[in-house]
Amino acid sequence: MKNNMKISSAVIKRLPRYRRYLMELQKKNVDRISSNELSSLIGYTASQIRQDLNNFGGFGQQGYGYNINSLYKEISAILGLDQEYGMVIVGTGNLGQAIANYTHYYKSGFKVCAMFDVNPKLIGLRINDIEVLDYEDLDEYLKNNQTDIGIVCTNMSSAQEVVDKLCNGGVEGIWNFAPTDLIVKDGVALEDVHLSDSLHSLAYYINRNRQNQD
Amino acid sequence: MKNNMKISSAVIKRLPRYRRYLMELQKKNVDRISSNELSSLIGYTASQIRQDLNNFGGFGQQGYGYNINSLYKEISAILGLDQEYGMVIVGTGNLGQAIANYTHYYKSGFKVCAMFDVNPKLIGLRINDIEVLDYEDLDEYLKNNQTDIGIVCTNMSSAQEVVDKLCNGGVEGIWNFAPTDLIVKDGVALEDVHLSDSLHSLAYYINRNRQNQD
DNA sequence: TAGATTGTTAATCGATTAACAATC
DNA sequence: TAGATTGTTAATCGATTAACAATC
Repeated sequence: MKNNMKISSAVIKRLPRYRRYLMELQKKNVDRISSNELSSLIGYTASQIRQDLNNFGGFGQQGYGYNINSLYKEISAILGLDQEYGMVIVGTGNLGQAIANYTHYYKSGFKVCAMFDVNPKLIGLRINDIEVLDYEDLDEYLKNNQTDIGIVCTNMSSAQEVVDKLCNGGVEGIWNFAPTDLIVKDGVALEDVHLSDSLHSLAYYINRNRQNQD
Repeated sequence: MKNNMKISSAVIKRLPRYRRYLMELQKKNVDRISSNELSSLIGYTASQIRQDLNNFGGFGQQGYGYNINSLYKEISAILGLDQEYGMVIVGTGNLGQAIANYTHYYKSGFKVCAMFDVNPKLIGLRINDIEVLDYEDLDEYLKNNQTDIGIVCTNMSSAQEVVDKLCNGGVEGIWNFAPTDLIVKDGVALEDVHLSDSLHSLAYYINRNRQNQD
């Protein structure tokens, strides 16, 4: 990072998207791009692109633009994607299993090391060769296995208790799929995926469009 | 809506969250709340709460605050949750199945009417009594069955083609889980759930916290 | 009526866009 | 060198917060 000024979350939310477009460009063997060209692909203004990137360093070169390979690597490093993360999933219903499979196949740096549930029907099940363990044993597991990320796929009512256990067990980040707002220990990162909220905003825009047609 | 000024998407994204908190308050049989009390629960400033709500109408009463039941109903109506939505899911892998189950159990107004896949192993499968149909038959299905929302749970490379079919088939909204940015027909609402981007921002914050510890 | 709290206007803050000098 | 394009400062725009008159 260029300086130690706090980067706004609006900028951070755009970084993974930059990275996706750079990955596509890499696949197409493009080796350089100007902020203007990138702008017309990604839809942010050229000015915003330059501002965003300059929060982290001067990755471009006047008269040339940005080298795609090196910019891709820089953004990956900024996001911490040059590292590995050990994860546990708590709640092994359909969504928990889907997340397990998804990360297994698509997210190589993020490894699900254990899964937990309270349901005896699920305990003992194997998903991508990871056994579902008894939720009772979560504390013990975290004591013995350094874990970076806890993924919460439980229902609303258990989520906070699960998060407390995960935080006390030393995780550094929570990826929350439970439809509720959670309190995490100081220094633990929290990222919510509120599917319900997302569907509800979609409904809003559908309705607005309907009303505009009248 | 109070007037026909465009409501900013920042406001819209907060509405489902207001609704969640109001639902909780209803469960606790609280019947009124001031913007100040709500502020301390939900974490937005009282001023912001009043501003947000006044985009849609004067739902409160001076000296009293907001009636929880009626505000809940108002917000639900604004979001279009007093209506029913017919949906199809395209891509019936783990994630597609999880979304089908999730909406089936938790989202009563949103009904999955059909699911589609190209994989012969999945075609014919029943999920919550909905049969998985051949993707080949999607156009035909949409012609004969009015569908409000298309849910895209395919991989990146098929997603745009699927969206085109859905848009041409007359859906009004796309709920996209494929890790790519999509182009929708004019007047069709698009809501993305980019799991990958979400996990990547989580990684950023984990790393930032690590670096701050040094 | 007095107290409480909204609805709304004005002030502030932050994020985006524009402009241009620096420089490859 | 001339042309292109960045990095960065300044201007604008929009969103959040503060303040307070209106009113229940």
